[in-house]
Amino acid sequence: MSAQTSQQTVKSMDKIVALCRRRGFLFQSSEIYGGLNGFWDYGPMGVELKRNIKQAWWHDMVTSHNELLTPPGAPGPYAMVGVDTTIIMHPQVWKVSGHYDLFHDMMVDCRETKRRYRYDQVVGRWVQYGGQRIFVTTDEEGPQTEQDLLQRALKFFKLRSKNAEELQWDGPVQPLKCVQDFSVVLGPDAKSLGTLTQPREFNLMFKTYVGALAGEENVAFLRPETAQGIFVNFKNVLDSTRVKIPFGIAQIGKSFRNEITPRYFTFRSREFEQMEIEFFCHPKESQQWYKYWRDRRFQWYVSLGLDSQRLRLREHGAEELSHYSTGTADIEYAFPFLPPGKFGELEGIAHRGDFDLRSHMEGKLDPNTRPLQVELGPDGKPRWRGSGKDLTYRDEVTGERYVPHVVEPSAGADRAALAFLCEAYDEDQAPDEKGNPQNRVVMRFHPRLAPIKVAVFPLVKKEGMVEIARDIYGQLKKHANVFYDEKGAIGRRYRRQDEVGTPFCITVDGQTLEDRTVTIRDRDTLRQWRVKIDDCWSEIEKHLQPTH
RNA sequence: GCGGGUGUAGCUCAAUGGUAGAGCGUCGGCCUUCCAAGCCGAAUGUGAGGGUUCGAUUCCCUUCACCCGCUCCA
Repeated sequence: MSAQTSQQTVKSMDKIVALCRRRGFLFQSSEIYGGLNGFWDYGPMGVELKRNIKQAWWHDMVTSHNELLTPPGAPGPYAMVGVDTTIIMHPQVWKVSGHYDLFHDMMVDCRETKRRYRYDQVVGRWVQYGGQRIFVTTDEEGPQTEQDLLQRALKFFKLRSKNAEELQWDGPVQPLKCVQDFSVVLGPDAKSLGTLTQPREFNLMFKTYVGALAGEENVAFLRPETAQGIFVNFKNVLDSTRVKIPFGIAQIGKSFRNEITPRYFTFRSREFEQMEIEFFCHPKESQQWYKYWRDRRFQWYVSLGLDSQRLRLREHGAEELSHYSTGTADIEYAFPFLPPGKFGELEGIAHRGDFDLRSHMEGKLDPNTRPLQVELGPDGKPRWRGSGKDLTYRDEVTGERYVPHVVEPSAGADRAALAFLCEAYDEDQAPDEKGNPQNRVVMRFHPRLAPIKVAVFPLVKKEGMVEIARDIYGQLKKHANVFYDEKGAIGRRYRRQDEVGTPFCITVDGQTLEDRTVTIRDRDTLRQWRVKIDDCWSEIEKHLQPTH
């Protein structure tokens, strides 16, 4: 007896979402009150899946790492430690990191074109023709700006290019901020005047208040990333653990972003969990470490079963990189909810140079400067002051002192869970008791990730099978998440386990009563084999080991 | 935030301005020696709020959520 694996199962997101709900993987947050956009709860199966993902990550990246050896592909040996830092941090952290400025964008919407623009990126120029004076705008940058303004002004006044000199320009190109009256503003893509809304603040960081009194001086933010908790503890870790560069600090924790458009199931949630490593190394070695982590992280997903054509590693192009980054790669998955050919980010591995540690020393750096310089405010002082603490590293052997460079593998735990759910979903044909093929829904999780590792059944409820099965269940409970079921037909019990991805089912049958052996049934192949009751766990356990 | 679509039981779907049904699933019982079988029984509902009406799941308004397209995505 074997299952016909269908390679061409259509991964329908609707079916996956329905299964997640039906079997207790994921629910909408606050569902009985109508749900809350961008927030999701993990059910009894989902919490096990996600915990297994986080556990596998922590085990594979941190606790099982041997700092005495050079792992394959690494430039040398290195140490790994972890931290668990607070969600609410000193507000200055986010000002210095750049999140505060970036996340407090003022935006303007165009009522005509339904487009949205960064208030500070819209520029324009006063122009007059035929007694009408308007402020024509564009969001084109650089040399395109003047050209675009001219084209748009000509078009608005219905003039030909050769009549360009009839336009009376008034003053230089200036930001939209300089204009009070929006009724004479021509939006960057609009055909008529006055279609832009007044600028509105977008709070991409969740704001809260520390202390019982709510006032501006008590404002704090829920972290939009876990990374800063690591950077601000860099010196603490150095001073308390005797780690030496190169080393990494890992952290798993919740982060919060007030996404404008949460969408695609849990893919873009407002509350989500990150698994981040900040890896500190010598500037001269940082490129090698970047390549090591990029490849290592990709292999991690592969080792847990995300090995289909849907997974890819994509190196960012030069134009896509932050000014301070010398390399960034995304690990991406072709989620079923995305259009064909589109991929969604699971993890980004970024070479961040010395940007973060220097920022927390000197103050917010201007990412558009090269080499990086502290961003100055109107008063000529740093826009946001750093901690002033010395975050340089001194090599005690060579005596060299430097700001370490950072390689940052930043993974989304919820996105990983979603990818593993999508990857695992499969439909195939399995025979019923009369031998006729029946459709079967099966979650082909890697055994390390499966919420339930093994289910135990008595074949029928008689002749002592129940007692033996219950005893096996109790024994296995010591080792893993096990499920027991004695109700109804055996086939139905198998199918239920298939739907939550339980890789193995142990069944006590008539022969067990004679020779103390049971059958183990494999989820994917439907193959069954007999083992002694006492060997059950070792038989299962060997499938739960990391494969790399 | 804008535009379009959707919203009836856990799921798939029916029905009606006048007591909301079915199949599957779930639960209980019987039966059952390996893949959703059979028999008996049971529970569960119109996303939320308001309006019109003697009476609204149905008509109207608002809202919420989900899906698609824009926008956004450090």
